[in-house]
Amino acid sequence: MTIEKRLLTGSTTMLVLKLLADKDMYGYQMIEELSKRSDDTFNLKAGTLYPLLHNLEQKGMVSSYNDNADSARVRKYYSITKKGKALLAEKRTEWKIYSSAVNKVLKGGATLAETC
Amino acid sequence: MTIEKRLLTGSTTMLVLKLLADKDMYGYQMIEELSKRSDDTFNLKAGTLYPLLHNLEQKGMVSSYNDNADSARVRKYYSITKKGKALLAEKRTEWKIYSSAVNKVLKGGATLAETC
DNA sequence: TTGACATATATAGATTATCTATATATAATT
DNA sequence: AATTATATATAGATAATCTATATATGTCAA
Repeated sequence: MTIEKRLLTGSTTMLVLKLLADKDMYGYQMIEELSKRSDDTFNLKAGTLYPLLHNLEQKGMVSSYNDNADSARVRKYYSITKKGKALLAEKRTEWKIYSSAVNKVLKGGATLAETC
Repeated sequence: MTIEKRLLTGSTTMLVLKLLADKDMYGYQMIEELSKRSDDTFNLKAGTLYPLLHNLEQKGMVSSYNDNADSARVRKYYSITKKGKALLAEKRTEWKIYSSAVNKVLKGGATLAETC
């Protein structure tokens, strides 16, 4: 089953920040890591990620540096900042509130027996 | 805390269909009911709902009828169709997959102790 | 009874997060 | 040498939401 793309809107920033909270990564790596960690549910596109990273860097949520220690090729690594960590914490709270509200609506109503 | 609006994208259809799966409702009522059931987390705007309802009706997911039994005023009630119920079931599955994938990403990573 | 406010539906246009498509370049593989 | 995978980047399209606006009716208080 293919997950409707629009369902992801708004949570991509949170997921990307979370990846960087675990360790520094380069863009391409984030795409693969996100796919792997979500059992292939999320397939973030390069055209989504790179502009997002540029935007986060511009806002001071992440910083970047070039490095070729892990490869013959120079890659652009991103690192989460203190400000970025604070944003991540905020987004996590939002997600918790949002998802529990959705579950509450889905669970509620007249025909409770049917829906559970 | 205000939930980032974008986070809702893609789940509004599911939530509206779920409301109608419980009982027939008119538009304004759905806005209030959704707000109530979600502890005021969701504040669906009329400008979002009415075009969405028209679209769902045009696709045969809901049907509508005018009625003034509950009020001095004639209201436009919506009813979910068989096709709409099938769509709702699909959206619920999508939501389950999506939300558990998000939670998996949020939980995973190197610094597990910190994030839990 | 008049004015204000809540109820109720509707549409146009703006916003924005995502996508697709395209471009460029390097490393690895065949 | 050619092809494929890796890696980053940007422009333009798409679509779900919002805001703003319009219109009309019912209710309640002054």
